[in-house]
Amino acid sequence: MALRHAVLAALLDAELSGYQLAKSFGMGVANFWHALPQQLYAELARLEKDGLVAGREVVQDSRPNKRLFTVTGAGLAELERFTAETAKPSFMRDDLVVKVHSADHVDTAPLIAQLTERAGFARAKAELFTRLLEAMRGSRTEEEFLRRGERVGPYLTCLAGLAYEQVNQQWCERTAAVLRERQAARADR
Amino acid sequence: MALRHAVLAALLDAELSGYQLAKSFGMGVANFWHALPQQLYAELARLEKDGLVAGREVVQDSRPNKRLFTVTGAGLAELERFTAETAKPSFMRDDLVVKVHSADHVDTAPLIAQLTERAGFARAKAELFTRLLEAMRGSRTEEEFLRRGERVGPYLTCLAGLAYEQVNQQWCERTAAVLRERQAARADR
DNA sequence: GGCTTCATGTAAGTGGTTACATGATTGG
DNA sequence: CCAATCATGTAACCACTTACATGAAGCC
Repeated sequence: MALRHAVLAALLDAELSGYQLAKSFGMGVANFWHALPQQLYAELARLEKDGLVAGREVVQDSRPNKRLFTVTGAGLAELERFTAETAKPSFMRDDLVVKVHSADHVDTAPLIAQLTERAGFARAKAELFTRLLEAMRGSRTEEEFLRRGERVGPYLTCLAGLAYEQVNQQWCERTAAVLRERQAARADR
Repeated sequence: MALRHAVLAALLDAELSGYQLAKSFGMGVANFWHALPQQLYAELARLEKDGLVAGREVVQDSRPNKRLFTVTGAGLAELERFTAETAKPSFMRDDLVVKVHSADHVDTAPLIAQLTERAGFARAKAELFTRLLEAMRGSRTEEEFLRRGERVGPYLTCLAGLAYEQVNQQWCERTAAVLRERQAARADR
């Protein structure tokens, strides 16, 4: 039950619809959790039923109507409770890493391609995060913003996303380079 | 269906029992995937039924008997197929990051404690990985080993684990420091 | 006239976690 | 003598993914 809290945390900064949440969580700004639209609609329904969020219908013309959600008092209390609870360790689970583990026993050409592609995605995400951070801190320096800004939570999670994507990119590039070099050396013999 | 391939990849280097696999995957050397013992026993049964691994009974006295597993030809072919298949993106999903996102709205004391604890674990894991890498490359330099070593897959995945734990540690420490400082500043007013 | 965006879901399936069960041996 | 290690599982539950469904408006 962690998606619940991710949704609550996302709704702290803005009143959003399921569709808008889906965009953040699906990719793009999803710097702290990932989820598909179906999951979000289902979770919002459950949260509303439990009184942790409140939805209000917004009528639009030339667009389908939508429901915007806000965190209730009970919702904030639930987040508070969750945050205090001891965190379970998080684990790395990545197909690509499994593939690299068996690199010496299989054809490396498609692996190199996947590593290169992944490096590109990571780089794009890192750039996006860099811009988001700039937007959040405005004219202030990072130090200054983190000391006196009113809302640093999203900034700190964005820093986590940035660091994560940067090492991801570096590792993918280096691994691809190593495998390429070994492939070339094999071809020589 | 990714645990399958993680198990196959782990069995490339050694003939292991479910129990031994469980130790690697549960923590410690689990530098490339995480799984609980129950999952592994179930997965090994499925893999054997499908002919991707072969088990042999080893009778022991003064210890319960065990079954050691090896990858079959079909298993290797399956790994080959899996490695060539285009990889899906991997996503960050971490309770602690969700908690930090809502840091401005909740009591930060327990959060700081969790971040500090997590930093400690990350540091311990990073040190373990450093030692594993040294053991794998022996007297060679990293450059040299990656160029001419016979088995670099596990080395590369261990490098991924090391980088991951290092940024994890740094982020946790910095985030804890930021939250501590803000807590102190609030107490002053 | 067809593709993307807005907007919201249902249903079936797979994969992972939590809880529980058993039993012998070694080490402090 | 009590805890940890070796060794293997079953059962129930929860979370996430894949596939499918619907419909109007705007954009090239």
